[in-house]
Amino acid sequence: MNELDIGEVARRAGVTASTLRFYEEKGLIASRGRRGLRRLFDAEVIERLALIALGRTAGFSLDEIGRMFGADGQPRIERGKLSAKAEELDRTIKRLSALRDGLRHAAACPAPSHMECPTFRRILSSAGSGALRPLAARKPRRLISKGGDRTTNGKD
Amino acid sequence: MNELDIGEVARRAGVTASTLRFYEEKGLIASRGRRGLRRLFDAEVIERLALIALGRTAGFSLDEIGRMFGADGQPRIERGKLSAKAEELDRTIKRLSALRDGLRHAAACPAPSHMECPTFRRILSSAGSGALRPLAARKPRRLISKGGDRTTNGKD
DNA sequence: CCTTGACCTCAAGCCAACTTGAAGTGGCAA
DNA sequence: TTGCCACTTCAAGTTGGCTTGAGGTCAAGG
Repeated sequence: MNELDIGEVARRAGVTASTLRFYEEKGLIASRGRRGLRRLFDAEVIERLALIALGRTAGFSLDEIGRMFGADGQPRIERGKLSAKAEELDRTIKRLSALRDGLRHAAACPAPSHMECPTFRRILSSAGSGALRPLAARKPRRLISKGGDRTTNGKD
Repeated sequence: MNELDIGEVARRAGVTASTLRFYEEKGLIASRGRRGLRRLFDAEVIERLALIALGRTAGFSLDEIGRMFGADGQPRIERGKLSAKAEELDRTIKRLSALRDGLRHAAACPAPSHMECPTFRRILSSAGSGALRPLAARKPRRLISKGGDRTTNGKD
């Protein structure tokens, strides 16, 4: 059977049902139809959701991702955009690497207080000047609510 | 003169005055006192702001950062926390690197549509499984409002 | 027949980290 | 002395990406 109900999709894609409804509302995914009230998705949606996850991971907003699919559903991702993102990502990676090294140093640093450690101060100034935007400290998605849509990933 | 008014601090630290008031309210920074209504900061606050920026960059929330300063103002950053963050950062970097390579490949890939490219599909599945949280796509701070607190960085 | 439970809708809520707006104050140069 | 305008306060708004809640529908199993 190629028709998945929302719970099944949720389970397979690792998102909640409400997220799926939200994505549908935003036009990021579509259901093949309904059986009664219930949405039926076909299995391709899983792939699409992976694509969406990929886009999110790369730092695209949902709106941007939405614009990347043609009306037909084909992912019409412009290659230029991809490489632009790749380069942006590369810059981010470089900064993060420097930061990681700095943190490691500071963690191992023998100076009594971090402020007395020259390396730490150096990171400090580069962090100040660098326009690196914070990594999202998104709240770690709740895995379980009490009733109803328990179609969450997690213990299932 | 060691006493900076809020505008000066804002300019030097590259944040808006409202951000500084907000940070003060949250207890992340403190002003040395007031001249009339106006806050006076001493120059050390710049360093502190750099520290805050560093923390943000590393993915700490403002609350977490707040907890890192002792009541005295000394940055009591636990080294364990630093290295934990460093390792977290390292994992993020690894994922981002894979993603970057994937994007580069997809950009250069000769397959007619991305979905037909095996490499792309591979990235897709790893992005799906990986719990990499999206990089913040924070809105690119507005540099200028019309009046009042124009103490923003930017054209200055 | 009745309950259960997975689904449905729609509106509202949440979170962090700020920003914006309205209305007021006061330091300082001319 | 005057007037400018950078400052002040406080409350409310914004953004993105969902989540939560109330109240409802429906198919299947006991």
